[in-house]
Amino acid sequence: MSDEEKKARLRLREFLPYRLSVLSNTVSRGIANLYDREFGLTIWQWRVMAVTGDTPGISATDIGQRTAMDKVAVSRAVAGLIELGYMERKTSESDGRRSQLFLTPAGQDIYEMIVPIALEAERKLMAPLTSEEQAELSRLMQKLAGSASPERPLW
Amino acid sequence: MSDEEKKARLRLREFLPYRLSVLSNTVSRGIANLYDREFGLTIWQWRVMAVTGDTPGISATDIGQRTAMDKVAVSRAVAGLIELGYMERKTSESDGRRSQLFLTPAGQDIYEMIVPIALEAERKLMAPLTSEEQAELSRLMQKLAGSASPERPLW
DNA sequence: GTCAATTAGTTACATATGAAACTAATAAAA
DNA sequence: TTTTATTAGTTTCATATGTAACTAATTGAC
Repeated sequence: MSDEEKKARLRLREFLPYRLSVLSNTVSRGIANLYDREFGLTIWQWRVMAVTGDTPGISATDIGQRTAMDKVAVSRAVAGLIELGYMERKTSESDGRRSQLFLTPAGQDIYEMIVPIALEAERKLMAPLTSEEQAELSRLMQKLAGSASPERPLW
Repeated sequence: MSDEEKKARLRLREFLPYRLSVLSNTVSRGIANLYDREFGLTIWQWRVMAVTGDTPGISATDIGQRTAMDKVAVSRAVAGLIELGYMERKTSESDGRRSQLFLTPAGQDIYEMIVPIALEAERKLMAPLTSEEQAELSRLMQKLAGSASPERPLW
């Protein structure tokens, strides 16, 4: 076989990082539109609300870890949510640097409205997969996530 | 069961759109670092090179369709690549609006250097999956992509 | 042919994002 | 203690990105 024939080809449409990016962007864009249209929230604001609704009193740093957001993004999302009246901040008594974040009653209402809408969107997205396929996808993504973790970069 | 008990919960870490986004960002960031570090290219420049290397003479609009990039992003990536001396543009004889894009010899060299590196990165990413799992993942992503296509938005 | 409508691609502008510098508070070292 | 280093969070600045407006060429209607 000549060198010429051995040249590897890269078909973008079959290249996993590309496919992952396109799929993720399509899904994220759809969801972002939904949150923005219905509630005037960005994806990051919603993520912050989601974990705060789930874990009242959480700090900004911990939100960052739970949402894969950097601290600047968290800071901005929190500022926006306070501005909107959906969140309030107290300062930790034991540590004056640390914030303790809570949803306001208005924020709690929004939270409770979004959760079922978000779950329904996920359901529709997954609808073409059987429940076995859904479980398998989840498992495979888990494996990939381990393989691609930023702490142990592969390249 | 009371209404209180029926409240749905949303665990971000298990929410598919979120997991997809985190996984895709992790992978994309790793690959972007690789291209930038080794060749001084952005992901978008590399995508444009990839399809131009595969389809010499392609137009900017067609690149956009093949790479899921909007025309502004393609325009900027092409401008950067021309600046770097990796790409050249001719104007179509039959249609004066249309460009015909080609890799220069220098661009061709870079292209041939990147392709195996990119494929190797993909291989490492997928290494923890058996080949059956890889095929299954591909199939499931295909299904999801159909479900989430922007032409037929679900939400 | 002439004029309106469409298409390819670029430019301008406004917003989003991330890295680094910064402030304030706490912890650790001396 | 005081002083040095670390941590939580915000602000600043430079760059990236998307939308909309724009230019130039082509097509279609008449």
